[in-house]
Amino acid sequence: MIQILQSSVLFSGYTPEQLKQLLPCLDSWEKTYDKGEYLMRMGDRAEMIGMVLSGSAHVIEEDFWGNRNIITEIGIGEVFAESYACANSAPLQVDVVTQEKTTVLYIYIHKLLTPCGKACDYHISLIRRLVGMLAQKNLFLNEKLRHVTRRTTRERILSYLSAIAARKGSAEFDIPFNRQQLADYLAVDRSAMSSELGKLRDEGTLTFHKNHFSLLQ
Amino acid sequence: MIQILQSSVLFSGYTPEQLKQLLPCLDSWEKTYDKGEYLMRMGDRAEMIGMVLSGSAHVIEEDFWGNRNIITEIGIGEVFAESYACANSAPLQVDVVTQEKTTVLYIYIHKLLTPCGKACDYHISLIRRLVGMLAQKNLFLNEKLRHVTRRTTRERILSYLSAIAARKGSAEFDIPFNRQQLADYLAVDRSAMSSELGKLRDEGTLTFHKNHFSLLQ
DNA sequence: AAGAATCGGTTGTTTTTACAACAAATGGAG
DNA sequence: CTCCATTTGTTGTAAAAACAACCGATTCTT
Repeated sequence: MIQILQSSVLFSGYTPEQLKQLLPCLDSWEKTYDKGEYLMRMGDRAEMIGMVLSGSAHVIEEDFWGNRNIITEIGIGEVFAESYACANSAPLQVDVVTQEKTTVLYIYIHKLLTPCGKACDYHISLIRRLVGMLAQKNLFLNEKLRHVTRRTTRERILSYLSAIAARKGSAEFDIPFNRQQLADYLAVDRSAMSSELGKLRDEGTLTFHKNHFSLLQ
Repeated sequence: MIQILQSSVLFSGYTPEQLKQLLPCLDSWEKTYDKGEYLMRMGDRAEMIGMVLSGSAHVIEEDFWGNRNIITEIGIGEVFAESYACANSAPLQVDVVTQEKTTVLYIYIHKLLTPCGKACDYHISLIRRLVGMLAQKNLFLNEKLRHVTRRTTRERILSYLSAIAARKGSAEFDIPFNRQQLADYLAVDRSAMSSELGKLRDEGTLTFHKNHFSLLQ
């Protein structure tokens, strides 16, 4: 388990000794579930965050008419319900369901956010880590939202490429997606996006080869 | 200034005495700007968060070809750059520009996230407040993203109304938007949305009167 | 009450997208 | 190299959205 924690974003960088010191003061506990069990249900008020130690789970949304929609997959070392738990236990708008036999480590958010003042100096740095994760996710969502709220495929493409160029500080750069992944990220049709890219190339707005793009003018 | 702080999300609930105890250990400082001045620039690494005490500012994105886009307005008592500052001073992807003569209170995020252990017990609760704000924003962005990534106007409407119904725990509810605001939120054309609502009504999926909606079946 | 402004619904036209089907290019695996 | 699977580009068609213009209803102001 220590190894899994070390490979997770929340606990990476701590030594096994530090983790052994840290874990008891978080009031954490483990539980193992069978396939298809609910870890949390819509309407629940999460007072703890969960980390998958083995197996995997899906975060699922079900609408008024019963249509299901998988929002994310939670893999090993990944965390769920942290936004709900940190937002004063706001009621969950989603369900969390195991996809296979799965072990989960639960950590009381109240304990995590209360420095104990004892030997565990690492507590403060853990809080910073959590804050960093929330903020990072915030930036990620914010950026994606900026692209996706554009009205046309063309605008979404240009918004995305522009942002990458700004980040890299260069008009020439590689993107971390293939075409299908980019289309999914921008919430557009792949073929429509591909043909739009062709038009932009023909108009002299940009050039590209595979994942390498150059913005022109 | 104390009054403004008390009306802000970050500092509401503290008494003037508590605020006077709290502020010094945050290393905060004020600065006043003229209209059109840059508070922060793209690429900056924010080590502090800003709160507008008077006036207002715009968060602006400028793309590779120079097209400007206002992302948000920051009003009195509202905070900016908190996600960047909390994400280990990630470089800003936006500019922040005053819209008028504006006074800003800056708070070093490092100080805010380091409980001083002295008389100020309120420090811990302030960290919790910040965590709560980040988490809340996270949930908000997450939800909006879920609606906006639907491909059609119809799907976006149903996704949104379904979420509100789930939150209110009833198939009948009021929404906090007028038509134009809802269209903006869902990133669709108002008239197209209006006509789609008409079709949904005719098909018996829902009924509505002004801001009051009922989902059927 | 009259006039102005705002809001919401409707309709027709143009633009854009989704979808489907297919071809070309690419990249491994044997 | 050849075969096979995957990725990417292209095209035509049907569906959907954006846009613009307009009208009626409501609200606000004076």
